[in-house]
Amino acid sequence: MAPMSKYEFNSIEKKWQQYWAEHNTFAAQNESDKPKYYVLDMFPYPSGAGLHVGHPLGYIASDIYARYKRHKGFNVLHPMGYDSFGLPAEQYAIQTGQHPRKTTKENIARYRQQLDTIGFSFDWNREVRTSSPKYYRWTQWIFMQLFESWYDYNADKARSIPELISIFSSEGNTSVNAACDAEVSDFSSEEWNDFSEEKQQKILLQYRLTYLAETEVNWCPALGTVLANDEIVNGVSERGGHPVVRKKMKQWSMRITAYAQRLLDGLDKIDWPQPLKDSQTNWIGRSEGASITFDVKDHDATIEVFTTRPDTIFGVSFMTLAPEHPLVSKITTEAQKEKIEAYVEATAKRSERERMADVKTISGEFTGAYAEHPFTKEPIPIWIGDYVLASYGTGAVMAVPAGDQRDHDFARHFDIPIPDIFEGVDISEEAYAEKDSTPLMNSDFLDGLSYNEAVNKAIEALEQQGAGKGKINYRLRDAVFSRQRYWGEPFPVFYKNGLPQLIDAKHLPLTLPEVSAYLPTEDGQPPLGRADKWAWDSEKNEVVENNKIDDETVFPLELNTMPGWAGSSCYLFRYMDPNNEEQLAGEEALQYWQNVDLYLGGSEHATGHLLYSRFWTKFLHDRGVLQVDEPFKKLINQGMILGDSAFLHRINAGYYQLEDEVSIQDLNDFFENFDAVFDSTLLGRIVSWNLLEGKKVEDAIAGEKYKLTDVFELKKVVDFFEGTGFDARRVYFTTSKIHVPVQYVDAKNSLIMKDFISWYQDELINDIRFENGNSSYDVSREVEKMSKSKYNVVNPDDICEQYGADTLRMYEMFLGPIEQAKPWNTAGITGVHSFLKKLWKLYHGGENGSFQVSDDAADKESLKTLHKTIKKVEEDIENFSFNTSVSTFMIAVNELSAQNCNQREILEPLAILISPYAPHIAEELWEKLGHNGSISKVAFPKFEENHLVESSKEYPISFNGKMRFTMELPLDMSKDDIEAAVMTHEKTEQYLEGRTPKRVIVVPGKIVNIVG
RNA sequence: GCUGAAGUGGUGGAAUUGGUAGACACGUUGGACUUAAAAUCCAAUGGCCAGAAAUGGCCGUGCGGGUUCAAGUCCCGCCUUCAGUACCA
Repeated sequence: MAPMSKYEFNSIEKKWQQYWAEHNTFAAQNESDKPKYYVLDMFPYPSGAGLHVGHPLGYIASDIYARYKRHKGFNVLHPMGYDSFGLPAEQYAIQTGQHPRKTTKENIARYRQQLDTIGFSFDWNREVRTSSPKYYRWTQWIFMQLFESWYDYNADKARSIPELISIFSSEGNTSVNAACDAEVSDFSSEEWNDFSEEKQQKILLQYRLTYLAETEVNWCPALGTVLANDEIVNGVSERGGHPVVRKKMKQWSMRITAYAQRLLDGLDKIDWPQPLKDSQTNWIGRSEGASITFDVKDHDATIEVFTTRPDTIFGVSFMTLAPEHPLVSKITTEAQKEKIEAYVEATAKRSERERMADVKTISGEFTGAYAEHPFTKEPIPIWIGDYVLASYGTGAVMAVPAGDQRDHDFARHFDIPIPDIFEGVDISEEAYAEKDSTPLMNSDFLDGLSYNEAVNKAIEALEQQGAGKGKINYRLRDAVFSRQRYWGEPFPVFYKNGLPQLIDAKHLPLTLPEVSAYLPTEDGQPPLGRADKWAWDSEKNEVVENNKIDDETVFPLELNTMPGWAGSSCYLFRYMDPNNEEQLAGEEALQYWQNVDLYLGGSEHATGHLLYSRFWTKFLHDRGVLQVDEPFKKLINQGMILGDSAFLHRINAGYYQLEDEVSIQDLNDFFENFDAVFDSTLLGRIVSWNLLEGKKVEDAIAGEKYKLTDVFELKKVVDFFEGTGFDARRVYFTTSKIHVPVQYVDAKNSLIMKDFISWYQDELINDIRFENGNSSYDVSREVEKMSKSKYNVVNPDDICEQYGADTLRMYEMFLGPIEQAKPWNTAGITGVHSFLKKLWKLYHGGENGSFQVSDDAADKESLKTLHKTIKKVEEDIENFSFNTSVSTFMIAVNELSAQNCNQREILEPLAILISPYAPHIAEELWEKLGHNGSISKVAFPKFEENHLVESSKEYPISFNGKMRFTMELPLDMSKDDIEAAVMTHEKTEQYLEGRTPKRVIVVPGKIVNIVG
């Protein structure tokens, strides 16, 4: 008797994962006759929480595509690595004193094991880790290239600093059209050559593509570091949600603004989702207009403004400067001084968030000074107001109350005249916004002209007067590149006389020093200030102890480290040649792999990583390192997988009110009476989480102020659940919601929850003296982001254990379109799992389910099913419509089962078709079919049209557009014959009810519609 | 406010150029097998109405219009949800 053969997915999957590892099945070659294809996933940050089912979604999709491309005869590069520098590891280090290197290594090991379980076809020989010195020496090297470059607008590319020096020494800087600091002054070649070395270096720093400058930065006091614009969400830090303030600091910046136009233009050449392109376009924020210079009366000063409406120049009735504008203190008159200073101070105190929150309030002060209108020479009062942003344009605006709503509101509020400049428009209530056709009036030489003509004429006139010129302005800011943190790439920079110097590239990597603690020093230096061995000996070219600094040969090293996006900006190129000791990647490797053909990742990186990466790629292209000038040809955003959360809602609850803002002392007093404090925002989560982890509440909230709106006693809740089998640690509380893991809200636990609710009402509410004790409760579900702190995480390991990786892979694809956000619902997984069992059965039709395939010729029906499936699956993969190909497989297996198909002619190609999706079962079946070697190397089945050719079609017959019945008719039947056949059908008569049809529409092969 | 995406059964979602709306799956209901359960298999399943049944009718893709022989799909005007962005001169 043949042995019983069940679908033992666990042992099958282990067997093939081992086989792939041993045989190096997915190693990509840098030379091949085959065409190349590069499939890349955004590499993960290896967090301590491990992967949840949302993370692999994109990896599965890209893996299917990579495997498909291999079947299609491509040499596929499909690598994986880790973005392993970052904040969480460092914060964990601060708490526990463990070296971030250690926790990072552990987390990576856990990630690797989880990834292996899912059966990805990654080429692990090429793994990169951004925190490894082997890797970050190239991050440092790119930084050095940026330092050694400047941007030439005339050539529209980056060039080397030595070239710039030679221009300076032969022509000075007047002919140079470069991206540089605004305050660079003109000099001749003679002057340049006479400058001291120090002065020359200072000037060069104003031109370098990465430069050190005093800039206003987003400072996050809680994190003790600066943040980039894209690391701030709604005015608070993306990580941790801490407040952010503006602060002036000396920082490294990247001159990404030099590339603004090319970053914009490049979007046309790449195949990215339109929403993503749009957000980059908005982020870069190009606007066309003019820059106009106004003389300040009685001062040797000018105010430069940027405007998109130079045509409204005769409507200017005042000017507004940002309170931070450098001219404010110079031009303010004695009489206005007090008021202005008070206003400037008040503005400085307000955080960016507060300023944002209260856009409606109009405020400002008159400086007492006047500017001169470039044409009428009339005096224009100069105001300051916080609606003008120092960080955009020139930090000053010419105010045209007739044409701009904010200027209009400001003018009305402060009773400033509103010159009427649009013909036939009443601007007494609101500013007039329509710009295209309305002619101007009271505008001297612009009278009667409409927008387009007037703009050009105004710019022309301004240029003649030397008072302005046409200008394109960008919203994009230079990117701050310094972080006051430990766990990041050190800068290969030391300071000589306060000026930055690069260490020689051949001494890279400059490795991260050991420090005694991962916190800033007492005098506010970044953590690297704690390192004892952190000075550069420029003669020996090595790192030496700080106490050897002599300012002659031994110098202090930079204490900042690079931001998170440094390591991720060019990692795609390192995968091409990850072990190269001489270069970022060898020329042949770069030549062969070019750039990424398909990139998968989340849309949250739209304006961060994806912009910086494009910037660095264009830069390295300019400097001849790369041939390509875009990193990612095609990009797909995978949607987030959301978690299903269950809540207990308290209805009609009263509040136990504390003061709005409380200090740590208040809280400590409070804790004497209560074990825990919760509110509806951050605090509830931080506190409950830390408390459950056994940490003190004070530690969790040290240094912060929170609004408290609700209070109750956690310990009693925990006590209640003790002995019920219900894990109370998994219940999570906020003001109005009690968050319960989904698996507990079922019939078995509803009784416990019911008890809990009534107990909670009786005990706790009375205890805590809610103002209104008559509360009731309700259980509901909500879909929200999957996160450890929300108790709605589903772990892929559990799914693999219970159903297998193939089921997980197919189910994640089956959930819906890859780009769409969708909730995870484990309930539906059984459908996919039983599909795989049915597939297995198809090959095991022998006695007791033993393996059995026949070598007989397949019948027509089975061939039709097979080729229909080949066609559809191929189209689906090409269109990234993975969800529909899963149903196609289901249909195929259902049909083949019904046909009792067991022919090799069908079952072999079927196994190949399915192998990108369910590689383990496919390998096993392939082996059972008698093949040696991995199925992943086999050619994709060829679609043959002739198996699908039909001789007849079941025509839907419609009357006035409504489908009434169908008729089987030959496909080669002529239009007239079809009409005749339909008209003689007995049912036709019935539906016509004796009327004569007005018209009969026959679309051969599609439909018949009778209009009556 | 601006920009973008999306609204289809109880649920996730199909419908590639306008041509049989609801594929495939979950769930639910009924049945088979079983002492029972699990597993497996079979059947039904958008709503309403008529009929014992076969079957037939009406309504139906966020709302209101329009184009067309024919609209989930195209056009115009709204509503809602989600995401990004925000005093950008």
